[in-house]
Amino acid sequence: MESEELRNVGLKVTTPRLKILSLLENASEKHMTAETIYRQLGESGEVIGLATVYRALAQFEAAGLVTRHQFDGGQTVFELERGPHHDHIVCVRCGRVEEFYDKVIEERQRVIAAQLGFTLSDHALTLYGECNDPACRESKA
Amino acid sequence: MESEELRNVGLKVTTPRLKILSLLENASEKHMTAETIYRQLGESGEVIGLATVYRALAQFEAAGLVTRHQFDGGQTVFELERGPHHDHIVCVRCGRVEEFYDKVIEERQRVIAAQLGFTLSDHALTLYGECNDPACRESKA
DNA sequence: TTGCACATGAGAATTATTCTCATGTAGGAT
DNA sequence: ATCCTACATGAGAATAATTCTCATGTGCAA
Repeated sequence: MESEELRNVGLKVTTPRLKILSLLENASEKHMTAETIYRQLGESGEVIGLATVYRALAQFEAAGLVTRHQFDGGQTVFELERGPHHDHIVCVRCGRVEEFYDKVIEERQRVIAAQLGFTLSDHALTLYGECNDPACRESKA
Repeated sequence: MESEELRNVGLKVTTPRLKILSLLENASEKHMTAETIYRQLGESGEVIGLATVYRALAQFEAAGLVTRHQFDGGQTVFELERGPHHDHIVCVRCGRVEEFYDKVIEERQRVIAAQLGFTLSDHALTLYGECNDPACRESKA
């Protein structure tokens, strides 16, 4: 139940928060902007202030329930933090996002940080390229 | 000479462009925001419109003379593209930026992209952590 | 059931960046 | 050297994304 998730991280259980969480869990797109969340909620009859959406997302992020990404050029997207850590590859033509996890890269990062005298706390890795989806190929021509 | 760099990439040689390039080459900070560049030019008597700074930076980026970075939370910074490719590690406490290059990571990225059916065109990797600079340590306490 | 700390909505405010448009200028052609 | 034209510039307006303000509403512990 979503109420549990909220309680577990010390947030009051409110309607807006529940709706936002549940939208993130059920949406077809895994990566959504605050605007999109706001609009989709509105369309399904759940009118929630845009400021509230931003506030809730910020709190969810602080609580570790969601992560925030800034892909090149695009606007900030939020993603439900489910399952293990992963990084992203984004198609520069159609915007499709795939996820991946690479143990080698993760380990190298730790080594590099240590070598430079840093205690690693986080990282952001995004690859950009053109995907081989036929539909995407055409969209260029 | 900076005029050469501009001509080589097909940009007219103008005073604002020369001043911005030369500031980037001589500044103590390697990573600068558009605002900072604008302000520093102003302070040294070279008053250049902020819009012009943004325009020039965008052109320099398109021409491959500078790269643009979006470190977490901070605003966009620009860096003169000199020497070989590198990634960054940023101190989350004092904001210090160090550069690094890791062949293993670079190679893994290419492999991963290929596996996922992407033709890699670019990537953004930034590590975040706490640095061990004594001055930084104190700033927390 | 009540009180109060915290949450919400609406719109104003802020911040970063881009656009508009009237005017200026680099640099190729003459 | 001079002229012409396409491109560049400055100033401020416009836009976009996000955060803030503040009056009002509500979860939930006592």
